[in-house]
Amino acid sequence: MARTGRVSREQSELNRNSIIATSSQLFRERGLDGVSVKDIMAAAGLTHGGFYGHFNSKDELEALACEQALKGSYMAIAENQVSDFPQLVERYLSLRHRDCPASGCAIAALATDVQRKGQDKPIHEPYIAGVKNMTEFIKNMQSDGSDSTIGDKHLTQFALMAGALMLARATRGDDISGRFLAAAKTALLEMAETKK
Amino acid sequence: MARTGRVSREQSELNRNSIIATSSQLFRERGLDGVSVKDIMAAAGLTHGGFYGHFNSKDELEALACEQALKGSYMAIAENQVSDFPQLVERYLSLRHRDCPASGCAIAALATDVQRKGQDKPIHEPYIAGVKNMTEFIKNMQSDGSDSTIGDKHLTQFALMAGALMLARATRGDDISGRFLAAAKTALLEMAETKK
DNA sequence: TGTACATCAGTGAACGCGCGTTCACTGATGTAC
DNA sequence: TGTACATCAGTGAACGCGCGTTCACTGATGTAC
Repeated sequence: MARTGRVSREQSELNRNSIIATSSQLFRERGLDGVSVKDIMAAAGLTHGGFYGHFNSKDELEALACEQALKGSYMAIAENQVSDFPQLVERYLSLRHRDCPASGCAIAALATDVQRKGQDKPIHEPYIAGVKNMTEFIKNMQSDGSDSTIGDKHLTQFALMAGALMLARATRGDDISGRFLAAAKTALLEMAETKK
Repeated sequence: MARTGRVSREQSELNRNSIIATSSQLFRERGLDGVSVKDIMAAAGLTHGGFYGHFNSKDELEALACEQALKGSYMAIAENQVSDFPQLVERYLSLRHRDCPASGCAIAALATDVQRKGQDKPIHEPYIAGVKNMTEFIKNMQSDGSDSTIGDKHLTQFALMAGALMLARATRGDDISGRFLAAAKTALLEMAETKK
């Protein structure tokens, strides 16, 4: 305990990445203001004083953590195993996703936090980019390659997915929570079959 | 300034109601944790010390304020001028509603806050009751009186309304914000025409 | 390759500040006669 | 109706606490020769 002294550049970069990765989970679970710098650093195995050697402010980390959480989501969708829209819907509206916001969609988890932050705060930019990227993914999964613009259908689908997830989370403990997920799932799969 | 001395029972009840009413707006605008007891009391024209003469804790006020915000929403829908579903959709997904959460739907405004509070916190009960009530309203506005249970259709409609509103709020400042509102509006009106 | 020293990643105390909550106090309201 | 006094709504200082951020310090890492 109480280890002191410089740390290798390599280790320092690992620490930085670890701070971003763990904070991105904590932020999604407890909200931007629900996690302190001390919490974040402790989760990464460090003490709070070193924080400002890595970042200019908590605001800056929030933006980086949001960006990484979203990047992680794309990659999970693009690479792993989610290959078609029904599967995305199934996962997005699963009980697991409802119960584990820490590893889930940052757009749904942070929507209200981002809304309440000033529009000048750095998190806004990566958040909006993430929303567009997510909608793009939803489009691509259903597209036959011909139409290349994001349409009302895709925006509606994403709004329904996010809305059902957020309401299910807020009403957890009551029957209606699971019903939101199930109802939206059915509606989305029907919607996907309809052309345009 | 610095007025002291007892206040009439009548005035005291007016003060209590004023605290609940103004806090219900502040909570929707800035979040449960974004408003302090001092802020709330100042908005009601009082000083913070008197708070605990009216309420046992901030948690208790949060529940009362949530309850009143929801009750206000029902009444606005039921009495005022919102008589059919298309009109509800038009208002719910308006730019005005997006830009003024303080006077808007408490379910959308507080969803994430309620989710993150412990499930034992008093706000959960009125919140869930409000969600059911809102879904019931959505059902009644489209019902011909024959079916009396809340169905997947109504849960889906509400999830889409709330989701589009929350995403539009989080992305304000970008074109996509208004597009969420417009896309969901169109989809909801189409959905309403479809039977069952 | 070895030595001397500068660098700087991380530590932990400290900063001013605002939080939810408590409490002794004030003095107009409410009540008893 | 008028007087004497108890009640208690609201005030503002104070409580312990945690926040984001700063900074003097430590000592292993990185570098120059």
